[in-house]
Amino acid sequence: MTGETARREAAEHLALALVGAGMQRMASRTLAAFLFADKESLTAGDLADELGVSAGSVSGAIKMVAQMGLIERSFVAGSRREHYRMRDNAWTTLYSRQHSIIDDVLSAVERGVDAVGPGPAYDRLTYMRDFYTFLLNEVPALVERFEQQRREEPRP
Amino acid sequence: MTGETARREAAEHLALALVGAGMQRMASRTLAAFLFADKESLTAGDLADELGVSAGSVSGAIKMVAQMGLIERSFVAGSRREHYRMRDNAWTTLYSRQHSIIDDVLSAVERGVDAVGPGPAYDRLTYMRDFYTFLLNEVPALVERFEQQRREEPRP
DNA sequence: GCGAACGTTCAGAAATTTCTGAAGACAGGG
DNA sequence: CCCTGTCTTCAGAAATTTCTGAACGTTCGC
Repeated sequence: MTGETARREAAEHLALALVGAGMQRMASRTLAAFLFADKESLTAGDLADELGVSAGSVSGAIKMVAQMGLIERSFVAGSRREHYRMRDNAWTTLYSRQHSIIDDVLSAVERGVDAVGPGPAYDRLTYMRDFYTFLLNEVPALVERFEQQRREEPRP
Repeated sequence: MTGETARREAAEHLALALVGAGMQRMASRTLAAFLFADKESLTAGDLADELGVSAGSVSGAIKMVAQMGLIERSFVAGSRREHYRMRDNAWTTLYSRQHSIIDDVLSAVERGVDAVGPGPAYDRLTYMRDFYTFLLNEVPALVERFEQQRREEPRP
């Protein structure tokens, strides 16, 4: 039985997993609400009801997930309220955030390589630099590979 | 000129980048201290001096990074103190933590797929499941590829 | 055994993050 | 215009995380 309660619990559970992955609590709950919603779009009011939080919290959370490129405005005829919907590429977008994180770490490492003379630290730093350089190339390639694969075998 | 100050600043900067990547502050600073140290191993006392924090903080941080598999005990002849050193595979280990995070998210998604009936939510969830299943396979393969590449071309 | 050096634990202080709710901005209808 | 419904902002409350420091173990030299 796929009841409403089970659906909400599953949504909260997923939100927690996203928190574990580094997302902020409210943003995670919001994203999960979009994911589990049986409509194409939600309004801020829908979210406040669904999550049981204040309008202020919803406003902040929407701003965050919109900024991350995971949801977008959706114009619905005959409604004055702002509707939002999950973007199709939300998950690959979320994963691609890795890329900028890796980039930040790599910059810091390169600065470190410049700051130390030869010795054990230099060796460790260059090793680390090699690995993060590798990742910086491979992470976008990974996402590209998924998208291509999905294009080839549409829907089973 | 690769002075001591530049080295410490670079270490703190890298620690911040690691915090951005989701690591805890003290664990990040500790790992950076190991990375930048011009010795093979450090003691808790060395770390407390280097980082300017209490012994208690160091103890907790060492426990964390050791638990993550990034450093290990190193037995040094003629020293009563506990020495620790960075493991060679620290960076691939750190990156591989992704794997268990992805696994957690995927479990939550699968639970969601079971909890909802056919509809938009079901479609979104199965899409997400496909992507995270893909990642779960590919992330370890990526690390493996790096290690193999490194074995083939030892050191330029 | 006793003392000294080192490390760990943990209760609480301090800092930080997160959420709320009230005030206000904005758009459209009447 | 003013009113209503909707959304945003922001100061402060609440919750959470992080760090400290003092008390307690442990180990080794003597």
